Amino acid sequence: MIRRTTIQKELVFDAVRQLHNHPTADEVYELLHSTHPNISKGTVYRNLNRLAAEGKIRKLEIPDGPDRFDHICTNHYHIHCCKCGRAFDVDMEEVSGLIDKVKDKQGFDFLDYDIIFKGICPDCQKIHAAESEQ
Amino acid sequence: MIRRTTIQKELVFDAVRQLHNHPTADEVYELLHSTHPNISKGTVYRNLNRLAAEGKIRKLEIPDGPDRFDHICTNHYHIHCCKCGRAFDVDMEEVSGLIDKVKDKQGFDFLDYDIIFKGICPDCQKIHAAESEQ
DNA sequence: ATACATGCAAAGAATTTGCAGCTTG
DNA sequence: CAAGCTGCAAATTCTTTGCATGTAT
Repeated sequence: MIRRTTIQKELVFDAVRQLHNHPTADEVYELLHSTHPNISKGTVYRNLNRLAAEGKIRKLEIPDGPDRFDHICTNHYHIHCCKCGRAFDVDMEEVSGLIDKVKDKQGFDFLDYDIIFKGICPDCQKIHAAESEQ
Repeated sequence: MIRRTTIQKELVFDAVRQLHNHPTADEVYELLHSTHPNISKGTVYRNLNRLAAEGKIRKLEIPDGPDRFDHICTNHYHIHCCKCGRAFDVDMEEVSGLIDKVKDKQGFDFLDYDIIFKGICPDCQKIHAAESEQ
């Protein structure tokens, strides 16, 4: 199975890099659709998954919401806003050696781990404050 | 809004405790449906979410798969099998003070975090080994 | 040429929701 | 009896997939 270079795939890759705020597949589609009305959502999904499989972008599987895609491939953590669902980068050193701290691995093959922070982003704090004032 | 005690809610709670392996909503429904054929899936979902909101059970939001529910409410981590999608408890001490390690909180209100390990469970290792032998 | 990719629309999986009728407090 | 809850089915949301056609190598 040989991967081909297509215009659509390059467009999807460029869009993820351009929309540096962890866009969803739909946000990528909307951006591309404005300049390339013929692109289909299926193609956007397929290329996002292919690019992630190739390691060119990173798929962030956000609980309770659509997947998001990240142009930065170095390991870093994310915080997920419980209100609006957006994902943001967390400025923190990588926590290493966590797998070694596991006591009983029960025959499991530990491959990786991810730390997902949850919180409320500044924008949603403002919205909440405004609503409380009423 | 006053919460009422209903037969269905108690059944859902009991089922999550009985199925101690982090069942999905569907697994809870299947168990209950066998003894209570009239219970509806909507009710199972509603009660799982209510119980989680009340802190009586815990909702595990598994990337790329249905949510799972945990009867244990003390903080502990999980490992998610990439092959079968099941979730298992990880025997590890709680990592404390992680939120304090974040350098620039950018006005974010950090509430919580979860560490999700990924790996392959013993069952799936066996299946894979058996398939390779062919 | 021939595999792989696309666009489209339909299917799929997981979850939520509208509503009439039933229950709990 | 009034606020909440249930069962049912339809709707929603996000994502994948089947297929005929198009395109890169």
